[in-house]
Amino acid sequence: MPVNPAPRAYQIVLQAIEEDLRTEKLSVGDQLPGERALAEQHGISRASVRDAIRILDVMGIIKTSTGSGPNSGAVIVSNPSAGISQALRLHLAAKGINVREIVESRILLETWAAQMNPRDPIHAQQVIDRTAVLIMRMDDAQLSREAFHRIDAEFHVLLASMAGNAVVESMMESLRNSISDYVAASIPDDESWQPIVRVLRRQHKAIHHAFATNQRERAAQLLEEHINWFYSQTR
Amino acid sequence: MPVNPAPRAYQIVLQAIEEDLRTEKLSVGDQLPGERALAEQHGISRASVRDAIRILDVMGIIKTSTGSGPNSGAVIVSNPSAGISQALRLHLAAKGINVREIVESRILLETWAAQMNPRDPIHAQQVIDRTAVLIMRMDDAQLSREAFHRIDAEFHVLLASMAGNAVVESMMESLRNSISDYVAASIPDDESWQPIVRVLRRQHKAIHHAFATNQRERAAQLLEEHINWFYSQTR
DNA sequence: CGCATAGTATGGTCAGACCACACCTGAAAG
DNA sequence: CTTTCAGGTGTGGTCTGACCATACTATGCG
Repeated sequence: MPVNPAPRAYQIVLQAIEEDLRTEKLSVGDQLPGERALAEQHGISRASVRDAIRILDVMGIIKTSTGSGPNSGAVIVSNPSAGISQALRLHLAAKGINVREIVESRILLETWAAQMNPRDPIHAQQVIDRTAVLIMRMDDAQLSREAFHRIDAEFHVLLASMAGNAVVESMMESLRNSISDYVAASIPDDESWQPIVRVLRRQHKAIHHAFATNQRERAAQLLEEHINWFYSQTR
Repeated sequence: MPVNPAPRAYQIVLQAIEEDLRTEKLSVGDQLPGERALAEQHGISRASVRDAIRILDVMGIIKTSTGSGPNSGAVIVSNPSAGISQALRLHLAAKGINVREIVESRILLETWAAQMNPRDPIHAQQVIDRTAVLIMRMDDAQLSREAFHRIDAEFHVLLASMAGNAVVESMMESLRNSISDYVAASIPDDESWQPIVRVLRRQHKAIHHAFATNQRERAAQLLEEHINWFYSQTR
């Protein structure tokens, strides 16, 4: 019973591209050769090339679009959270992970990022300024729930970016994305949403104030309470 | 310039399967319908179905194999670290993230897991017993470097599993996987490896002892020193 | 009953075709 | 000269239909 190593054809292309990325023969902004060209180069069919392209796509390594010209085809981007989000989302659906674990992880990452000494003080100050703008935008009473959640997510990811760790930042964003549907579905009516959003606004302002006055530990504590409180409302 | 909503055909199948997973119409161990059947059900071609299957595959949701019978075709598994590992690995190659960030994240997760109150004390005790066995196996002087690294990885992931958080555990494993090639390449010769492995054995034993005697904070501190020291050797 | 054989369904791969789209070129219009 | 627009070209997206190796299943022979 010889267990086949099962060498998939698409891995030829995948490994070649990964190697080109590693050696910087390819980097962000570059265009990949066309699918037909890759197929001929590696002596495999276009269908197998497409398998590799699809993987790079869902992993957030490339962005594909039709048409011709410099901005068409497969272009290298760098969106680490795309692949992680998709993975978490699917495993959440498959019951491999649950909401408690995601919330717990989010608290871990966000409080860590809050207490971290910023790698780049200039960036940290920019974050504080930009989050202030987001807070103002979230004060708009006309804002739809979808828009609020979008800005809310940006607020949290921005704060986490202060730590200067792309892995943590991507995970944060991914954790947020993976349960966004769950959150939206668990607060169905607008009547129950209105009192919640008022509390969220207050909490955001308190968190921002703690950051602005450099009270990192307090900011972390407020973040933890904020996240825990919000998810306690989604039942 | 109307930005295309770009409705990809494979998303039809992907969303249908995700929904079936969410409602538990599909769960671990089940077989997916054949690709030809799915194509007909959703009115799309088999090629597009295969796109969705490929995504589920690389994300660690399913495992595919040829042949017929109950154990063939696409079977639901649950391997959250597969997709995350792949994503991290590719973005590491694409320079979207770097080794420092991965090591930093690993320390964050492992020290958190070490200090966490175990969700399941019985499992925690089993982990302590099993890690003891792993430590003994790593004492074998005949062990190849690859085998040592494999057991080493198992040791760390096991300890992290005590916290009872699948997200943290998967991320741990993924972080470890994503840089395993880097680690292997950065210590090329066996002469420099020998003194390193002796230190690693000592550190593992100290960490295990701290866990066994319930000195969680000390365990976390030793883990941090252990990880930092090891990566300081890989230059 | 035991076992070899043919049958069947699976995913993996390939080839070739057509489509919609975005850009590029160059001729026609101003 | 510039502007406009019509066609040409290359891209990924999709479909069809075919063949392969594999692994199980059923058949029928001994």
